[in-house]
Amino acid sequence: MGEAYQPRDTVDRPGYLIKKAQAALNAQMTRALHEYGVTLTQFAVLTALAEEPGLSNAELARRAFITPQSMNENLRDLEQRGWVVRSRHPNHGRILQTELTGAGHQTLRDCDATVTVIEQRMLAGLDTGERRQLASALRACIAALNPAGTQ
Amino acid sequence: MGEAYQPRDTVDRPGYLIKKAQAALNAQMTRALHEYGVTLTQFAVLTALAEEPGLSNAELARRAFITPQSMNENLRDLEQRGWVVRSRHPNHGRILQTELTGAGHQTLRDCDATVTVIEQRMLAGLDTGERRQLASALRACIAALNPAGTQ
DNA sequence: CCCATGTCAGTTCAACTGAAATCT
DNA sequence: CAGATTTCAGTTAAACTGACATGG
Repeated sequence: MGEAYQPRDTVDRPGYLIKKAQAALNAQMTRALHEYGVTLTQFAVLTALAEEPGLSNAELARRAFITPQSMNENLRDLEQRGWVVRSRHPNHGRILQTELTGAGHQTLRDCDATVTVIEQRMLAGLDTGERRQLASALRACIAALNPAGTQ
Repeated sequence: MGEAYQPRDTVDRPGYLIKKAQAALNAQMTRALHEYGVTLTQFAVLTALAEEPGLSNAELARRAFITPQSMNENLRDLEQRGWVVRSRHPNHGRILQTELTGAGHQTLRDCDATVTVIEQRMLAGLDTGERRQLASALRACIAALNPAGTQ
């Protein structure tokens, strides 16, 4: 019973390929962003704030799938560097709205350029149609893994 | 200077899609493997040992891209649970060869079945050709990101 | 009263670096 | 002595849970 079980070859598993691609991408982005003293999570926060200024700490935490406490640390760090400012919500005395400063926009621009270079290098071997198919397949995987409604 | 920079929409970035797919997959696998008290790294180790019995700690560490110290902790844990045994290499007094026990094979079989179910759910929306294309595209991404020779 | 938000504090997990002993 | 392997020890990074004050 249970002797010499042979699972599928690791290198053929889709989970392994996704993990390895993400690990390589993550490592390169982390290293590149380190130049600017920005973590991947903080880069995501800066990007979210550029797309939608005025988000609260709680809302940013939900979008990044981390706790408000963890996000709070990230925001405090970003605030100390002068990249974001937090101000009271006009109609809600507890909520702190977060916005990018001019320096924050500039840092985001620098980080975004760096990240885009890495993404382009990753996709260098794929033509336009293949890139679209990859994105489409990944979206299907994400949807299938996440319980309906969780997005 | 540096005002109101608008990066590409987050949801359209390939890096974001890969990260999100991996995060969802990782979360589900971690939760499922937790039932057996196995981490993802340890599952990878069990799989590697089934494919190639007798690997050393140092070799396993290289394959998992972690330090020998970290891998050592994982192996000690697996050893205490009775899933692997370590024995001196016949021609090299320092190297400890690691092999799965019967219980280790059984645990791997259980974990593998669980992981396979999750992978199949993830791929449910893709036909055979699309799955092949996804794997092929991911392999291209991995190769493009890793400096030649690093695999 | 209940719920959401923000935040201080301590904890956990899984990696890491440093250092040393053993072996080829 | 150089290089590889194993392993003890302390450290780090970035999340976590607990607890609490405040606002709607």
